[in-house]
Amino acid sequence: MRSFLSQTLHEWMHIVMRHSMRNFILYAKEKNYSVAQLNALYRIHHKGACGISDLGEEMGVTSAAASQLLDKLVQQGLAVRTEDPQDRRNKRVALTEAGERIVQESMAARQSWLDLLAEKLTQSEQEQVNHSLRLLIEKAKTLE
Amino acid sequence: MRSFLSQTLHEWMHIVMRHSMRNFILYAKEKNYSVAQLNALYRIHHKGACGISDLGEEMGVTSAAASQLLDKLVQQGLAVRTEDPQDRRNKRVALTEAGERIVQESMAARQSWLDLLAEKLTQSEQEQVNHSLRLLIEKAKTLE
DNA sequence: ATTAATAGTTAAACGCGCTAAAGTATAAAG
DNA sequence: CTTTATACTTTAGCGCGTTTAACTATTAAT
Repeated sequence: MRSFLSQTLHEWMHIVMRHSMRNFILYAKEKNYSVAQLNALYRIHHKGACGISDLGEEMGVTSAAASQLLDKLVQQGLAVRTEDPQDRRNKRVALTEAGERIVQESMAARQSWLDLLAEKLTQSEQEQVNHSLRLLIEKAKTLE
Repeated sequence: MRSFLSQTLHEWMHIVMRHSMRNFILYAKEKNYSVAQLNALYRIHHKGACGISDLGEEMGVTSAAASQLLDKLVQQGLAVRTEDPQDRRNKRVALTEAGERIVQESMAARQSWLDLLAEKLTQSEQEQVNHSLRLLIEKAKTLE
C-alpha cells in the first residue's frame, strides 16, 4: 500500500517530468547532442573515474556500445580516457572541463522553469518548502 | 540572481533526474519502447486530443516525423487517429486504454524509488513534506 | 470555378546507437 | 612458459527517428 506522501511525490514527479523532459529534449536538439550522449555525461559526472564496462552497465548497454559512445564524447572534447597504471587493461573515464560545463548547462536548461515556480511562493512558503526539500535530499543521499 | 529555494529545487532535481532517468531508460529497453515513443505517449496523455502538427511542435520535430512516430504507436495499439468532423484536414490524436496503461506503468517504474524515500521519513516529517509538495503542485499548475 | 492555403501522409536518404562477433593488449593461473 | 581470463576496441550489419521533398485531401479566398 502506498502512503499519502508517496502519492503526492508521484504527482509532483509527473509534473516535474513533463516540464523537464521537454526542456531536456529541446536542449539536446538545439545543441546537437543525443539523449544517449547527455545521459552518458550525467553518468560519468556522477560516478567519476570508472571503467568502460561499468559505464555500459550503468546505462544498460554492452561495453562495445559504451566504448563507441565514449569515442564521440572524446572527439567532441567532452571526456577523456586514461589508462589505469595499476592494471593497464582498465581505462578510467572522466569529463573534461567542457564536459562538466555541458552537464551544468543542460541541467540549467532543464530546470529553468523551477525559478519561475520559486517566485510564485511567499517568503514564508519558500522557507517551509525549502526545509522540506532539504529533508528529502538528505534522506535521498542515504538511498544511493 | 537565484533564490535559496531555487538552489534547493535544483539540487533536488539533480537527484531526481539521476534516479528517474536511469529507471526510465531501463524500463524502455526492457519493454522495447524507444524514448521517443514514450515521450510521445506522455505528450498525448497530457495534451489530450490534438493535431499531428501540434504534437510535432510539442516534441520539437517536423509533422512528418510526428506522423511516422504515431504510425508505430497506432500499430502497437497504443494510440488512435480520428478525423475532426468540423475540418476533415485535422486529425485528433488520442491514447487507447493500452496506451494509458503504458503511461501509468512507465511512470510507476520510473518512480519506484520514491516509495523507499517516503518510508525513510517519520510521520510528522511526512506530513510536513506532503504539505510543501502540495503547495508546489498547486503553483506549478498555474505555470502551464 | 479557380486558385491558394492548410493538414497530413508517403518516400528516399541519412546518421545514430545498438548488438554480435572477432580482434588486441594486458594480467593472472597452471 | 603456456594457457586462460579480463578489459576494451573494431567491424559489419540492423533498426529507428529524422529531414526534405513530393503528394493527397480538404477548406478558404478571389
